Amino acid sequence: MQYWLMKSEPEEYSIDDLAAEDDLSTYWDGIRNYQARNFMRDGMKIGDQALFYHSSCKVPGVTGIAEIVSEAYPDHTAFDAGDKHFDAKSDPENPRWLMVDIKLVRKLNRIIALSELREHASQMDGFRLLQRGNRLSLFPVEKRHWDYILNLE
DNA sequence: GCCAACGTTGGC
DNA sequence: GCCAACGTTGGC
Repeated sequence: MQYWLMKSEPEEYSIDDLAAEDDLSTYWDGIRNYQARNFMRDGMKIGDQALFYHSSCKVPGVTGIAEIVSEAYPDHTAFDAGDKHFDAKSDPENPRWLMVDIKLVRKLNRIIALSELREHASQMDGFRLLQRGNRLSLFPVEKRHWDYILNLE
């Protein structure tokens, strides 16, 4: 089993939005970065778990745990000219962008803020979120980092 | 709103 | 293939 971190802007889609879904699950659309897509395509497996991270907000940080509940499949929002994530270069016959389905495992009891994680930098070496210029919205997390972060809760 | 970092695009 | 211009991300 592999661990991941997935970023979302809470104003777009928050952990509470996920918690409010009937079946606690949604499709993770809008990935438009090749490296992130390749992680979904080549690395994600059903049953993997992900830290749900809030970005571009007042208190950026880890807010919950989600489970990957599908393999990667074509992101249909790329074909919809009315969609924010429309990409004219993604051909339905040969889709450029993919998505997966995720399901809420649980909300954390509290937000583990980015600022708090930085205070533990010595234990977090190699954790991509804290690395300079990190912009990837989706990346693998080592088990030792996963365990350490959740032990902060 | 600012700006550093980084990915993508497109002319040559 | 190089690289300047441009767009996006995301913390602060």
